[in-house]
Amino acid sequence: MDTARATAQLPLRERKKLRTRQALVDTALELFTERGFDGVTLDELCDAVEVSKRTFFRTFTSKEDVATAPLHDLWRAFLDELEEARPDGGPLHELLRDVLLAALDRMPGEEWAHRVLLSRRLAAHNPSMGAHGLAFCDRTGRAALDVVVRRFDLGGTPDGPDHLRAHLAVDLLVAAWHRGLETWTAEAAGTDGAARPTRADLAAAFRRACAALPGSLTLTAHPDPGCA
Amino acid sequence: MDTARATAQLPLRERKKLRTRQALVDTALELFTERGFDGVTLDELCDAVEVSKRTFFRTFTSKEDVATAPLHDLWRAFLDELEEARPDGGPLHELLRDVLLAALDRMPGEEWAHRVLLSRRLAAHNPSMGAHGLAFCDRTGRAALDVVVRRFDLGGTPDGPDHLRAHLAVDLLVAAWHRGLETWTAEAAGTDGAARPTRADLAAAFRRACAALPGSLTLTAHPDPGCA
DNA sequence: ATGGCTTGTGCCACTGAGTGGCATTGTTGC
DNA sequence: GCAACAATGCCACTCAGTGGCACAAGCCAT
Repeated sequence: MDTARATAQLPLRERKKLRTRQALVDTALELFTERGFDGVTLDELCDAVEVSKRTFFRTFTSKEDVATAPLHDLWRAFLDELEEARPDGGPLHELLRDVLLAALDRMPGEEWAHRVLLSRRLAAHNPSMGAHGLAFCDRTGRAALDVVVRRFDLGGTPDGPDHLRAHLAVDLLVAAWHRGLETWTAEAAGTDGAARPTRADLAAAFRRACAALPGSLTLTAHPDPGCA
Repeated sequence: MDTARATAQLPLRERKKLRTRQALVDTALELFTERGFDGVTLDELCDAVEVSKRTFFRTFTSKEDVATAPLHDLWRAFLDELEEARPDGGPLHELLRDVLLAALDRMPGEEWAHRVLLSRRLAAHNPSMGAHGLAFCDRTGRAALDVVVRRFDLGGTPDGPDHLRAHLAVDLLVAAWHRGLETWTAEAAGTDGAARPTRADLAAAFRRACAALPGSLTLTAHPDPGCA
C-alpha cells in the first residue's frame, strides 16, 4: 500500500507505532461491528492484536476513541486546511464548507469511507459512541472558532455580536455535517453489499445539507390537516 | 405528619423517591462543585445522602446523569409544550424558540437557575459531563423532530428535502440554546457572589442567540489586517 | 559491533463505575 | 392487623482506565 512507501522515511519505531495503531482501529471496527461495541472487551481486542492493554491506552484515550479514529483524521485535516485558508470576503459559512470539503478530499479514498461508515453505524446504535463523537465535534468546533477569530477579520468588535455569529456559523457547519453523514449512512442501508457509498456521495450529501441551511430558517409550519 | 392534602396528591412512596432524588441532585452538585466531578466517588455521594449505590443507579443512569438533571427537566417541559403547540404558519424555528421559552418559563424560578449554573460549570470543566449533555440534547432534538413531523404540516413531501430542513431547524435551535447558555454562564463568572444570573437573563441570552442566527449565515470573512 | 542512552512495551496491582441476584424493610390494600 | 408488593440494602462481580516499575527494542555514539 501507499502508506508503506509514504512512511518509509520514518524511523522504525514510528512505523511500528502506526502499524499497531492501524491494526487496533481495523480490528476494533471489525470486532465491534460483528459482536457489538459492548460485546467486545478491551482485553479481547488487545489479545486479537497481540498488544497489552497498557499500550492500547497509550495510543487511544478510551474504548470509544479507537472506533472514532477515522473522523479524527478528517477533522485534523480540516483544522490544517483552515489554518491556511484565505478568506475572500464571501460568507464565512461557505468558506468553512469549502475547507471541510477540501479536507474530505485529502482522505485516503474509499477504504477510509468504509471505515467511517462502520464507525457511524456503531455510533448510531451505541449511546457512549454517539456521545463521544458529539463531544469530539464540539471540541473541534471550538478549535476552529479559535482559528477563525485569530486569523480572520470579521468586521466587528472582538467579543461583540459577531463573535457569537461566528460561533453559530461553526455550529451550523457541524450540524450540516451531521445531517450529511446521516443521510449518507441511510443511503448505505438501502444499497446492500456491493454498492458501497463513496466519499463523493458523502461530499454530495454534505453539500446538500449546507444548501438546505437557509431554507431551514424560512421553513414554515402549519397545523397538520391529516385528521380530516 | 403530612397533611391530608399532600397525601392525597401523591402516594408516600412516590414522595420519598422524589425526596431522595432531589437530595442526590443537590448533594451531587454541591460536592462536585466543591471537589470536582472526578474528586467525588459515587460511594462518597451515596454515603452523604445515606443511600445505597444500588438505589442511586435505580434513580439515575450514570454519575453524569445526576448532575445534568436540571436540564432534563427543561427539555422534558419543552417536549410537553411542543406536543400542544399550534403552528400559525410562521417560521418553524420561531415556533420552536417560543416553545423553549415557554418551557423555560415553567421552571421553578431562581433555585432552578442556580442548579443549572452549577451543572453547566461542571460540564465546562469535565469532558464526560460535557459529552453527556451533548448526547442528551441530541436525543431530545430527535424526539422533537419526531413530534414536528408527526403533528405539523411542513408543506413538502414526507421524507423530502423539507424533512432535512426541519431537522436542521431543530439543530439550529439547539445550537442557539448552547450559545445562550454559554454567554449566560460567562456573565455569571463576571458578577461574583451576590448578583447571580437569573432565569430571565438566560431567556434573554437565548433570544439574542436566536436573533443572531440569520446573521451567522451572511457573516463575511476578510483576511485579518491585524499586524497593523 | 558494542557500549550506553532513550523510548516504547508488558506486567501487576489497584480504583471506581456500573450490574445482577437475593434477602430485608417499609408501604399499600384488604 | 395481615398478606401482597415495591423499594431498598447488601454482596459479589465485570470491566474500563491508571500508576509504577522492570524489561526490551530502536537509536547513536565511538
